[in-house]
Amino acid sequence: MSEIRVRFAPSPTGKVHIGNIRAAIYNWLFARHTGGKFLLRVEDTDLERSTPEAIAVLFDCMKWLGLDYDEEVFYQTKNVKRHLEVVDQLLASGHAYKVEKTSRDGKTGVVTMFRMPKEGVIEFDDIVKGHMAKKAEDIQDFAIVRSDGSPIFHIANVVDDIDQRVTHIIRGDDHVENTFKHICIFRALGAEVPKYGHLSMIVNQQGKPYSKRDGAAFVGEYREQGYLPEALFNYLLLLGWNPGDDREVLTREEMIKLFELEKVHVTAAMFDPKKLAWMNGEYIKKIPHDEFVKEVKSRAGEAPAHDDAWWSYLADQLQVRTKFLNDIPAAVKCFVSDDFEFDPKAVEKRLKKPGVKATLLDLVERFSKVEDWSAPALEALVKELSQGNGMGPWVHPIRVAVSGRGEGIGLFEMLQLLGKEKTLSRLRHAAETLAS
RNA sequence: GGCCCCUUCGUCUAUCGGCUAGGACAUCUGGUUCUCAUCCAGGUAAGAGGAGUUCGACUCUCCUAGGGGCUGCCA
Repeated sequence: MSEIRVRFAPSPTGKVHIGNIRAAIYNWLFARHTGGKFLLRVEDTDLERSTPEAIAVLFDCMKWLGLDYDEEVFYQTKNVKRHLEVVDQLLASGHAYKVEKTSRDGKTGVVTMFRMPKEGVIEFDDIVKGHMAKKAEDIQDFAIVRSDGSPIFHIANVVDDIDQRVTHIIRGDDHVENTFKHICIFRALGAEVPKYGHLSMIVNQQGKPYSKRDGAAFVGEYREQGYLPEALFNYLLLLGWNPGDDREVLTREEMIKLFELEKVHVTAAMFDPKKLAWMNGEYIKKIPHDEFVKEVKSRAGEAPAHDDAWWSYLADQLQVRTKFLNDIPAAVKCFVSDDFEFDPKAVEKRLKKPGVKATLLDLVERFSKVEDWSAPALEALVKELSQGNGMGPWVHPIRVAVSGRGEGIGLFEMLQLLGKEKTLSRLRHAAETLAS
């Protein structure tokens, strides 16, 4: 058996759809699992949309997700000459013919058609969908060269697959019907027909193909929103495949080891943003501490100088609470700047209550005497104040007064990070301007 | 219309004829807790419908219904 070779063949439009990248993921995993080659072919025949920028975006997405490819990138436009040579071959052998046609938009010209067999059954064993069969008579002859002389997808795709010696074609469900046609082209050329595996679509809550109207549909958007590539990769993989046991969060090594194309599902999978968000949280929790510290620092914006221990402590507090990296700036704002916003609802609930002003001013008084400004010491102080009756009456107003928000990291950890001076001035300021 | 494909909790799924139908997300309840989150314990929730094969069917066959794909000088 010769080497397994698969390919990902997107047309670069600047937006890489999640359904498309899932096909890339499956191809990549299949290649890595079998020790085969994962090839990248850029189907850049649509010259208007296939700009260098769009191609760069494609590479960028693949790199972000860790989809490394073997051999050189294959550009479809560079193979046009071959496509047309093959068409001549088909013309000569009678598998193709020229005919004058009028297109939908009313243009008339001579196109080259592929001649379908008129009888018999075309069949293949799809690795994911099982046995597929279709009567040849149900498929009409189809165009392979436009009247302007440019090759059409069907011929270009098949010729490129032959030239790249692709053994397994793993692609979207929407190509099933094309497969019957393509098999006929392979045969007409005396080429070996590759194995096929067709992947179901990713659908929205209505069961319709997931599109940009349903939320983020392109890989770049997930990156912008603070998703980790590992989480997107893992989630997309699970949309139509599972290792056969209850494991869901898998390392790349496990995925490679366990992935089997035969186990990929036939049915369409509904995209669930909630589960993706959960998975993103799982991966964020797994980020090594030092790396997460860097992440926090880089997203904190302009920040006054703090030592490593301070950042480390803050990051520690934050990591378990972070679902999206993009939540970090808002979460650290009150630590690195005095110019943070007060959440009106939190202010209403915790500060605009009778007696809060007095409580806060009292706290300023007590806190100012504290010498050991640490979370445990502050906690002990407030506990003493509450005399075991719950710290709620103190804790909530303090939190809102110093951070502007009703939720966040542990309060005493927060005060420790802010330092005595900032805590006191914020408490005082809140007592005088917001509390009642 | 024609052809092809699909159908287990709300969602992703396990089950390769023995099922008290399991897990995860979501949701709800309780515990831990200063909030939020984490963590822990637990609950609600599914085999589209109908025939057949079989001792036994979610699993096999057929029909119906519903859903999707394709039916271009797009890919």
